[in-house]
Amino acid sequence: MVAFAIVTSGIGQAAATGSLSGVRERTRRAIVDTAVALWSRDWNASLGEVATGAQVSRSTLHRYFPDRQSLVLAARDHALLVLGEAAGAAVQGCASAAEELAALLRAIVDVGDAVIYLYADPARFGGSGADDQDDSAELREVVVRAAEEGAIDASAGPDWVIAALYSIGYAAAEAINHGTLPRSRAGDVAVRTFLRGVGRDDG
Amino acid sequence: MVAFAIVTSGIGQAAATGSLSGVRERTRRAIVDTAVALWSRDWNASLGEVATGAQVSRSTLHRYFPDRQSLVLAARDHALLVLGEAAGAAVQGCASAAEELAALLRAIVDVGDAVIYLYADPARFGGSGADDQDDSAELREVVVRAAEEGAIDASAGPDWVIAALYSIGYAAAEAINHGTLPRSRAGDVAVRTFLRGVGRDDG
DNA sequence: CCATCATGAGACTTAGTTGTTGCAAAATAG
DNA sequence: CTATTTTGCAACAACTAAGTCTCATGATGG
Repeated sequence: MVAFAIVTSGIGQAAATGSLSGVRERTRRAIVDTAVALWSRDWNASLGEVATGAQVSRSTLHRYFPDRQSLVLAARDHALLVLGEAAGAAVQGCASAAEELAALLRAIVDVGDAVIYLYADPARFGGSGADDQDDSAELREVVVRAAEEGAIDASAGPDWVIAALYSIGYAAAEAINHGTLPRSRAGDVAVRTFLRGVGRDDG
Repeated sequence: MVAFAIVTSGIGQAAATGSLSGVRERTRRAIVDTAVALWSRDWNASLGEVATGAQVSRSTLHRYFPDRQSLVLAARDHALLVLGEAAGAAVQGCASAAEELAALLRAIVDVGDAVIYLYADPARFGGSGADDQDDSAELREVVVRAAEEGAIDASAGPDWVIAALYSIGYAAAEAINHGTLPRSRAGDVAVRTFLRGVGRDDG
């Protein structure tokens, strides 16, 4: 589990989706959506299984994504976009950094599949994970601000707060998948556990 | 991430290791140890890589474990044993259920590789994960007891407390691996985050 | 020293995934 | 309806990993 990423995003993904339209756009989305949903639960699923899940032939899949890695990265971009949009919408109108963190955690829980796909194993995307570190800078800022506000205890370092945020959100998303936590309560439960867990002693 | 397992264990693993001795026992251990350590970081590592890591030829590996699955399960048993021993030793002399939970969390952090291997993806072990559910009954008992003692808030259900326990321990273990959290502090940080996170409001 | 055990090396088969190609059928737009 | 786009199907080669087998070498114990 690596650091979080892309809090408020404006990913320039138009080049990848803008040039397509109508049928092709829908087909592409179906494949990418299936890839995220399937690979978040079983990373070893083959391209054939992804194609089947997207109700598309393997040939068609290869027309859109020449090799496996291109689909892996497209799915990553899409997951980042979904997460970024959810996070961006969530932090709107937050009065404090602590509220922002809570809203971000709710967003993480809401788009669980994307989060699981993104962070179950960063090594999937080949690189050193440098992007993640860059993108998480914003999140670290929010954490530092929340600490300055006195809302949380960052004595263990902001990285631990971020790890806890991600970890608890991830656990809640999985609990939803496993049916041990109703989706309607997951957000509240996760936020409570997180805010108290990293809160200050006098909280 | 599925429920936790094997808190205090007496796994009957003698049949698997007892009949071997000397050289064979050492070779077997080297293979299993390497498998846990390697697969906890890269589940897609091939048997050849495991063999190389254990400084053994692939032929030898296949002599001990005819097929991949047998090694996967042997590694799982060993990881459970390691975790169970650490947990069993940790809970000795605990005065309360809350202390037991804290001790268990420290044990989880200590044997991080085993925990990561066991719980990164339960689907690795094929089955429905029924064993986990059986084994986690003891842990659930401790959680319920801690709730009765008033030490924690189990209003979200014991499963969530267990998920949080595991999740935070897992995050701490990974933070150690990533170097963002010194091993010497990881236990304290994890315990604090957990106990406050699931604690009662008046805690 | 000798018999046995454990290992390493290599060749081999099998199976599954990936990536490519050609062609026909279906859907779509005009 | 017709032309174009999009798709499905099937066959193919390339590659990797898994699993099996044989033979030679090295270590171990009596």
